[in-house]
Amino acid sequence: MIALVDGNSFYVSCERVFDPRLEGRAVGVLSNNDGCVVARSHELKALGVAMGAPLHLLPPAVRRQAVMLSSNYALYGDMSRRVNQVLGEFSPDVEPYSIDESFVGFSGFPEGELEPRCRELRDTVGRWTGIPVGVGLAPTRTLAKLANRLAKREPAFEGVCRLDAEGEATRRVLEACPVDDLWGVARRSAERLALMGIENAWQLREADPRWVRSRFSVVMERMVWELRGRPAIVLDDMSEPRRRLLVSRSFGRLTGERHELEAAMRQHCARAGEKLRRQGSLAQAVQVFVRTNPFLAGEPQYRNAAVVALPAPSADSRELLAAASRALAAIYLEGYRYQKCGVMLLDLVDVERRQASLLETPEDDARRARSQRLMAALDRLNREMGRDTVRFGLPRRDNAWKLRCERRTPRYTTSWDELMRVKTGR
DNA sequence: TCTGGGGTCCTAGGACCC
DNA sequence: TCTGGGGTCCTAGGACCC
Repeated sequence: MIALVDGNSFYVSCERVFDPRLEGRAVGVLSNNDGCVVARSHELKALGVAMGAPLHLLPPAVRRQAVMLSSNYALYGDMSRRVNQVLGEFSPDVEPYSIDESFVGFSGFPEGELEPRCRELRDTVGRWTGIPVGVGLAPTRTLAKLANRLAKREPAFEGVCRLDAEGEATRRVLEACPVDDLWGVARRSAERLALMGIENAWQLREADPRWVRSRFSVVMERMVWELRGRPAIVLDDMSEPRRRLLVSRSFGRLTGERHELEAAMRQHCARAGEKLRRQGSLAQAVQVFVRTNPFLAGEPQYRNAAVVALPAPSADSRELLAAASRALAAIYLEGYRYQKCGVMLLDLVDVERRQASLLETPEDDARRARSQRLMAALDRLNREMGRDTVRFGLPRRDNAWKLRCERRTPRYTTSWDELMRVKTGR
């Protein structure tokens, strides 16, 4: 059996731990740039605010009542780590799946103890971290996801719901579950399934797996097995290094200026380089993309991307930057108001498994060693003295790409400075 | 004035090889 | 009238997740 443990309105719950005045109020947390609502307290949901709703399109009445906060990822990431630490007290097999949910494996535990154990787990997480969680217990991840939804939705479960593979109760639950409520089935697939008369999870479970595979894909076939209680989904190990890496931001305001796009690109490159070195990888190619604001229907639209291969796998920000500059030059056009720019590092390989070139000379080795020392020094300065202590190119005032985040709360658990400001009321 | 950011996996189809 | 058969590798794009 496997449990899915999921924080209720996770970002909102993190904020409430440190500001109890938010308790009982309609609270939302916004995406970067204060653009969309990405987390909602249940009071905010009750006001009819949808996930992903743009802030500026919310009805004025809602905006007056609700507390809207900028996102504070340093805080949420740290709280997430604490929750997982508690989960580790209950099973050696904890797989973080996202910032607010983890799978906890219970194979080998006596069947009868599982539900009480999950209740104790839930209580302990709540007591030790302040975060309320829901627990779904089932033989497969797909069923555990479903059980988790029930645990949160039906008060009678008191936050913990077990769903077995067989039995009348399971059948009733699956019949009441539209296919697009399943983990991994969204609008497109649901539409196609509906055309074939499959509208709820029970109908999908009863379909012939081979037929499903031939009409859809191996992904949908796995869904059938999972619904029948046979595990078919393996998660990739979150501790493995990423295979690609993206840094992108929307601009605080639109801009057509080439130098502003270049400044943003440099910033993203530097950040991407840091992430790359932190996970011990080298990139073999760099992609840059730009686009206008697709929501402005009346404006001329443009989006494009270019990839530039690096001469050799590298984690040197200067080399990433040189490649990214060429990519940007290849796609930049005058006459558009750009909304977003991003840098993606591709074909990442482990630094330890770097393939040496036949043409390498001792000078190449020496140059690589110097590059590594320089980047290590750069990362340390920026880590210890604060972001952007050392940077590429000159900063400008009033950057278009500067983020709006006007309502961020203090980083209570990771910044002494900000915590002290709370205490002294400054 | 104003609509996020960061990932993964799978498939189809083209290029290429013998 | 008529132009093989079987592979691999790569990429772009779709779909999905949180």
